[in-house]
Amino acid sequence: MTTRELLPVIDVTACCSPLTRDTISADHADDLARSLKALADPARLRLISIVAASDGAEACVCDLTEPLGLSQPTVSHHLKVLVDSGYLEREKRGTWAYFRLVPGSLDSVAHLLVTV
Amino acid sequence: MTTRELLPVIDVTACCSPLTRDTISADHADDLARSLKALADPARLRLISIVAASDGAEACVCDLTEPLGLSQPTVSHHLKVLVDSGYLEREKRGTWAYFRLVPGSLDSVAHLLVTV
DNA sequence: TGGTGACATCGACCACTGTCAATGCAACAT
DNA sequence: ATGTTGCATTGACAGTGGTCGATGTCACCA
Repeated sequence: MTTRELLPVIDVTACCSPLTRDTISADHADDLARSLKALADPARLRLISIVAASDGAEACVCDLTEPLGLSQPTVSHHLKVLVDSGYLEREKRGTWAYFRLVPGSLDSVAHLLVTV
Repeated sequence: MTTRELLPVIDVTACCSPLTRDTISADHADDLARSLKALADPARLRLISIVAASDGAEACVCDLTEPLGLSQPTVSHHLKVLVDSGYLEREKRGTWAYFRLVPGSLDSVAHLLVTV
């Protein structure tokens, strides 16, 4: 066979497989990593869960400090991270600050995940 | 109305809304946070993307070092994190180590996310 | 006006993480 | 046997992140 001499050449480059579709861009990877990093903390996941399960789908800090077993400054810090990342929204009513889930925020990051 | 005297009591506790459904457990939050933390890195997201886009849906380290612009030990470290977290599987064939996506791993964590 | 309660911010500490150079190891070629 | 190549591991370093006490700020009440 005349193709016999070509095969070794192909074998040498066998470790490097070509790409069959586009990959995620570096900027897109940075953004998605930032969004995921905001969720990748047990305290913040529990905060989201408690807010979502609360009556009226909203809760204030006083509702959240005790079940988490963390100090008030720490809970405030986590809530700020979640608000800055777009997962929660904050509304101040009188003395209390109420937090609500931003609709669709979890679904959108979950959808981005499966298309990586 | 005889219920008039009860209302102020209700108002005093107005900041504390009751829960309408179960919240995520602390252990479950820990597990999910660990899974998300493994994904919450730009380099690891790009690794997953490149592996998924590679011919045969697998790639070796030599395919991954150059496009990421990171050193070989760093890429190996990230790949180990992804394997330990169940997103990639590693198969050694001769000199090369091939990495493949674990089917359904991304979908399952995405599904867990929207049910928090 | 002074006091109190709810929340945010600051400063500091400690643990963790991403990164790389150096090294180790195993498979292959010569 | 010796060298080479692909990859993993180690050790060290700098940067980041979670936590809390102390403090600041604002709304409300007496």
